[in-house]
Amino acid sequence: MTVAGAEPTQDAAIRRNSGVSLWRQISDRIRRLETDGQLDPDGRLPPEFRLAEQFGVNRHTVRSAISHLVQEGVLRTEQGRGTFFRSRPRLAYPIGRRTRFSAGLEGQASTLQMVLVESATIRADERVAVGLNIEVAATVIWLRTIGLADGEPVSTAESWFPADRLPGIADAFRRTGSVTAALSLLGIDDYTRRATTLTATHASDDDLARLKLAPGAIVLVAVGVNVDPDGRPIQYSETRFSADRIELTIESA
Amino acid sequence: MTVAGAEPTQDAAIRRNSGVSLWRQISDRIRRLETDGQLDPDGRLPPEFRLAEQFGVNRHTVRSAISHLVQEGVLRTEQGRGTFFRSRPRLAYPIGRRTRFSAGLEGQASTLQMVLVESATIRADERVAVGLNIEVAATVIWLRTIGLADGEPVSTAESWFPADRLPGIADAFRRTGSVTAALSLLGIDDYTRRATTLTATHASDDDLARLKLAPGAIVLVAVGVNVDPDGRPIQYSETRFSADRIELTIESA
DNA sequence: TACTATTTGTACGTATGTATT
DNA sequence: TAATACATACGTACAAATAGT
Repeated sequence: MTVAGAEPTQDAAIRRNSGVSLWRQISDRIRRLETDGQLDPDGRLPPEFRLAEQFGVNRHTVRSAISHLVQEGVLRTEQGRGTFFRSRPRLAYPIGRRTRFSAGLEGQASTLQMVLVESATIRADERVAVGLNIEVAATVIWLRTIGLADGEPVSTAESWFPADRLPGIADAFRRTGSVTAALSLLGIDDYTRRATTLTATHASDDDLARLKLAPGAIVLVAVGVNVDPDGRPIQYSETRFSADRIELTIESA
Repeated sequence: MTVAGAEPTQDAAIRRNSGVSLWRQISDRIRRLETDGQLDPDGRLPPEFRLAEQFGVNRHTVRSAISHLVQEGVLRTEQGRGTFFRSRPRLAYPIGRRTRFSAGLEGQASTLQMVLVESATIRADERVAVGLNIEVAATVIWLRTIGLADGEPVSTAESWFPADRLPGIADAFRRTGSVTAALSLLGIDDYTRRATTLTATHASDDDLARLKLAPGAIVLVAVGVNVDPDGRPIQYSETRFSADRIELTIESA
């Protein structure tokens, strides 16, 4: 007679022709490894060939399972190194009338930083012109910035400013490292966010590079307009947040 | 001598060992099919085996390319039918102090509908208790609803209501098909949204089924609390929007 | 620097299952 | 029922990145 329950809970074997695909069963099993604590302290998964042995399937079947978990954001793979669990709590980024990077994330990370990657003087295309309420092809200053929390990139933004009103915005930003401070330097002491549109898509190649994401990652895209106290648009921006690292909060008080 | 340019722009052949993986080159090429108009009017892609022939690669390589485009939301595959381009404009769903499904999407779809899928009387877990400002394990009414625009599911929501105050909410909803109307029936003529938290993740299996999405799709998750005019919480909810079909707009006026 | 072992990534081939028409 | 087309799974081989010798 077999004594049931004599050993620690044993997972059922992977079953073929059960109506559930093998990669799916394996994927679920891997997911549980984390919570069950059967894992290296560094969150490293055994190599693919070993998992394949353990589960009694081909390496490709394991790869399929892993690939789905990567897309879900549960795992992260590094060629030549291994596959790792990822678990980081998200930072809460408030979006509202007064949306500001550093002030918004204050207290949630020990260092906050906004760096200017690139800037140029260009002509407004239609959506920028509409956003800033200027004419198409009017001159605008374009900035690309990256927001860092604890040195890790959490957002990347493109901003467009009307050149006639804020010709020195790029320099001012470079000196201060903040939109708020830069605008203040140029005589605009306050501004508010008029409207924000939010979408979510898979990260583009640019996103992957700038935000150091893995293929399949998700970005939250916030498009909005900031206006001065008189209601005149001074900044049109598109910010792309890593959905793994950021959640957006909307205070509608 | 060969006459260059005598025929319509010919794409360069797929190159091996070029530093760009084959599936990647093919993926880019497929993406361009749509804009180049070399496509059936129904947006249908040629079957995998034919693409494999055309590009001179194995069918699996084509599958890899297609699978990446599906994750990006460019394509949609249907087993047994084929692979299709997807292009639908997104509906704009306003989130703010007065967030209401039908009123928010009014005018963007010809029919708007909210259906109750399931309901139960249960006990509050911690996050629900915190949201509703009641005790853990207090009785709450739970509803699962699906929001349809033009008959297509665009959102799925779970809601929790305090049972002591709103015991008849499920019935009221069933009769009216709207949270606003149901609350009104129970004597609450107005309510506002206190706070909303927004995240984005890959669709779960439930999401796929309820929102009729393809694996790899993205959902926008909005968690929030509605309060009555006295500021007392009456509804805690988690709404999951198909990111392909909905964009969220935040009016911070 | 060069070499090697380890590990993930790409690509091919083949067979069979399952859903749609 | 049959044909078509996507889904899953196995096997094999080699490329590319990393880490250590």
